[in-house]
Amino acid sequence: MDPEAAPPPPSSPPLESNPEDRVEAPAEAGKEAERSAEPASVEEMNNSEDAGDKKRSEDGGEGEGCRPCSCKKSRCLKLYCICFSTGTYCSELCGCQQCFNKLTYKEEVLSARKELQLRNKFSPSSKALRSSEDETKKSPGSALVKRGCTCKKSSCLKKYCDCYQSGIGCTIYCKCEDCKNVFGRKDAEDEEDYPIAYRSPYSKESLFLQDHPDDIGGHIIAQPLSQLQPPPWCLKRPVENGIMDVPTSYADYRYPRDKQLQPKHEKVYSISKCIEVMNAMTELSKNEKSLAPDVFLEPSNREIFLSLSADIRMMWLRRKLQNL
DNA sequence: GAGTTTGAAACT
DNA sequence: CAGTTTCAAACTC
Repeated sequence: MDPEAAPPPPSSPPLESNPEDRVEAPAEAGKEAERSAEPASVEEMNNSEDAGDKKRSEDGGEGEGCRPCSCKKSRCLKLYCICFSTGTYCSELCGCQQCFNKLTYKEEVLSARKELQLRNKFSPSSKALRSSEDETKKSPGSALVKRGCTCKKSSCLKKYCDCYQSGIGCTIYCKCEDCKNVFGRKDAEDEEDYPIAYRSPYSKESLFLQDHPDDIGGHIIAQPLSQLQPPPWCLKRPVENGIMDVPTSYADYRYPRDKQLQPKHEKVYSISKCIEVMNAMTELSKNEKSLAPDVFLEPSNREIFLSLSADIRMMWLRRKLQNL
């Protein structure tokens, strides 16, 4: 097929039917023109059919804040595509191929979205949440929790697990096996509407931005699912007036925006590693263990903690806990 | 950077 | 609805 030729209509996409027919990144030619014409947000895309014509806002548009996709086969019209699943168009930062999730193909995008809506799988700002759209509107956290994960091999200890990645414990809605989610595991006898959300060390920062009257000792909170907050690793950069633009959607923290900016330090001296080491410290009380993640929020603390010898580590951590 | 693993989405 | 395949991200080396 002529790479310059118009791509086949993606609304009836035989995605894999004929790989030879694949068009080579039709998006490339139109990228430049689209850069100034894509919508700013999910809301724009969903609230108005013409919203896609609006210019992307400076602080929230994909390409700047959104994590780019790198789809090769889905044409960015399936929920496999991060951008599409979050209700945004792909940007020039995306490394996708055969991309149809662009303003140029607005009709195709709308068609794909409608298809998914008919199947009740497309809810803007969500990642194909199986729960109802109302639920998602009510609370992305709620939707996430009620969807649950179905991890089998990752023990809910890796980012493959939505719950883990979102910094929350697994719930009764999860169908995971061998769950070792460090943020907690909700037992079946808990109240359905108030599963305990174990505050992730990652999520603490975002929670700092708000008041939490239900806070229990500052570490474990039982709160309505509607109040669950995404962790801060997906926080957008501070806007000009200094107010953080807190992500409001499940998708925002399912696909953290600033992950690529995390220094290598974050991996070497990760919070999860600290918690792993801490859990092996039998001398620590449960209360101390519940407080310790707060200490690990500080990167330098994590490095010190993991670098210290075992005996000194205990002394150091207890001193830090006292200073909290 | 390439290859593998993983879980979700899509398909049958 | 269950099983299988496809997909893209996460992870490992």
